[in-house]
Amino acid sequence: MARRKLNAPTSYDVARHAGVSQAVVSRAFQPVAPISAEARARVLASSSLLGYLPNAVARSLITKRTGLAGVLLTEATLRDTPDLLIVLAQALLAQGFQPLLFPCTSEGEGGAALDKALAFGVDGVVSCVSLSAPDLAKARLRQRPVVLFNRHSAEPDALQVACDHASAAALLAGRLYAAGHRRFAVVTGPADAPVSALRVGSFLARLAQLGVGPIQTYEGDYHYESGHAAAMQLLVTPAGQTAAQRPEVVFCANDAMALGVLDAARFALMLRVPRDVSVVGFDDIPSGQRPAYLLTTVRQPFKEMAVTAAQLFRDAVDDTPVAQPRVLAPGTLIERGSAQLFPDSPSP
Amino acid sequence: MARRKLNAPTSYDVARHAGVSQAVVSRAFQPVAPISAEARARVLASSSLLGYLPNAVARSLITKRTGLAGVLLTEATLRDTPDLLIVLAQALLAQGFQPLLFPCTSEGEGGAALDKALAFGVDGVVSCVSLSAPDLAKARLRQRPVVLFNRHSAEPDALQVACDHASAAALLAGRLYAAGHRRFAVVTGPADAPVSALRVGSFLARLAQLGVGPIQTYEGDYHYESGHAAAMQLLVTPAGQTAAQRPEVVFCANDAMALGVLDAARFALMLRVPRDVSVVGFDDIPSGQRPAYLLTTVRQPFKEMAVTAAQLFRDAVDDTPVAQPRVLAPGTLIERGSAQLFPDSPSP
DNA sequence: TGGGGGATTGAATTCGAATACATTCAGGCC
DNA sequence: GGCCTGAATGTATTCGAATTCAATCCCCCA
Repeated sequence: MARRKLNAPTSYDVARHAGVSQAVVSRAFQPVAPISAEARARVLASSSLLGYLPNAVARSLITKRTGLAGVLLTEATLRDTPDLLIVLAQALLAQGFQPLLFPCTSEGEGGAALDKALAFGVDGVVSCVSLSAPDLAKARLRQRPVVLFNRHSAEPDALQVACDHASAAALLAGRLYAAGHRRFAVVTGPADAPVSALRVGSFLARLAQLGVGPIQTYEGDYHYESGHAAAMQLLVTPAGQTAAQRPEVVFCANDAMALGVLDAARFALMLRVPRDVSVVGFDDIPSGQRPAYLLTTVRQPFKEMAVTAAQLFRDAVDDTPVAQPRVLAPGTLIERGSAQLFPDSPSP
Repeated sequence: MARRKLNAPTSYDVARHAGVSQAVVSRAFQPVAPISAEARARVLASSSLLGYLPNAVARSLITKRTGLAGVLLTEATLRDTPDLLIVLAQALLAQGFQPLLFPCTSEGEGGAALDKALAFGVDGVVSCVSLSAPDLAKARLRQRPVVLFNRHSAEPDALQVACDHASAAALLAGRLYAAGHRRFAVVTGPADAPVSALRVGSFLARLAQLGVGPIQTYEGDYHYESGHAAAMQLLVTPAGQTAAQRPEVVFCANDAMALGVLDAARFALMLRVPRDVSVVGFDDIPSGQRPAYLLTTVRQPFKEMAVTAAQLFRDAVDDTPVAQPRVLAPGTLIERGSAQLFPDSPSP
């Protein structure tokens, strides 16, 4: 590797200019250190004059801290819920960590991304993708805490912050059933997406509990287009079949797909929503809130979850014992216009 | 700062285990280095056995490379065009750089973010926020290249990749005029947003050239809500005023606001789009493409721009001379349903 | 069989800041 | 005035991998 020379001034340059030792320069940049106010002022003056910035790399070598937080997330998460990254980044910054992004194409890349993050010397990782027990062990070996965000691990002391997808999905199923719906369809996320499994699994379990028969399922990929495709398959009324066979409710594992279902139902299949079919999503993304959609959905409290995750992260990095290593945030059912949650006419 | 001890194995541990010197361990991890295949194999075996990963911090101290690319962007950009971050991150990764995120609340925080990035030892910066000449000088002093993304600098050798906002906006203005429109309104971005200034400035300049009189302007903040608010002010028809005074066209500095205008026009003001009013945006975000909106807009070729920016970045970091330090990518007018670009009836 | 030369190897040094430890200094007190 | 105390400073070392340079080693050919 070719050695590059840089003209960035070092602490020795500043020391010479300010007429002190290198140690004093170092101390001038720490909030609390044995140094006189006068010396600190001289050092800081020389520093800004020379354009000196402490070299974080050299500092990290000795302090064993980089101030970096590895953030692992799938591109689907990034695309569909950009707000999550925003609030997570803000929360980490507020705790003094710079987010280093490791985008993953699929859920299975978590291990590789974790390795990369560890090699970069991150102080810890916030993972919005699944990690295996061996992965977590690897991080533990290096004493790098991992906070799982909307992901689960069986490790007893794993740090995790998640939305209570299961309860919210079960509640939703109950509310839809209570409104008189009996014919359900479900659009899942990718097979390897744990969050989709939780939401859909709990939704179906509750319906089974209520005695609702076999339910059509379509495996989507979390994206709008797959929701659209799902609707075109689930909601068409083939010749010789009556509308009475059509699902009354389509539950989608996330909002992006629910919007696809909505558009397909309205603009391609000419169905009235929620009169002909109810559509429900999960996440509460901004587009669903707008008058063009008014999607009924379950809101994940991303902001609170992110703040909690960042606090857990900081405590773990600081070796502060954490009171509650696992936090479950409740999802909130948001009733807009895309679903009949109460019967408005007796079922046919 | 308390010193933390870590049990991560070092190159010396591996060297001892493999029965070689530390130098050989180091060489085993470089793609091309004077080392026998046999020695490399032994080192790699010992490494994986001990769970050794080269310490990137120590490596960076001597190589002067961190493999980090600072990415500066505003939260508005992140929220409204998350795809940009995705393609930019992918492009940087493809060039071997890990994106380190510096979210900025406002356009004015660019300088501070750059300082932070430099202190972290990034190999360079891709900035989607404005940077002043002194900021750029600071980066140059440290030999850290800066690629401006959709931002401009007068520095003759500045690296920049941008969409040709001005040409596209002028073209759009011409097409709208040719369609017979004479009453225009504009929703701008925040006053300090250079991209908004380019788009709006060029749009208005072209209209002025065509002799179109004074044009109503509303200063938005790039967000959906401000587009909605803008429409409520620009498009209401107060008592005693006829619809003939209402703008025929609302041009928005970005798509997010255009969607707000669309929703307000349709659902709050009960206007038909594009019959009563044409709405045009800029960016081509995914929601605008959907049947619920079908927004006429100008597409920025983010993917190509990101790839170009990442190549410029890599070349600059490697000190490879770049053929074309300034790249202007053309914007494409995408005609969907939200604007009348051709007269469908003689103007009243 | 004795070199010559390319391929490997290892010892020592380097990067830049933080810190343990030794030293100096000023002030207060007896 | 001498001594003690605490603050401030300086010196020397440390972190871990990359690299320089001198020292081997091995193979091949004369």
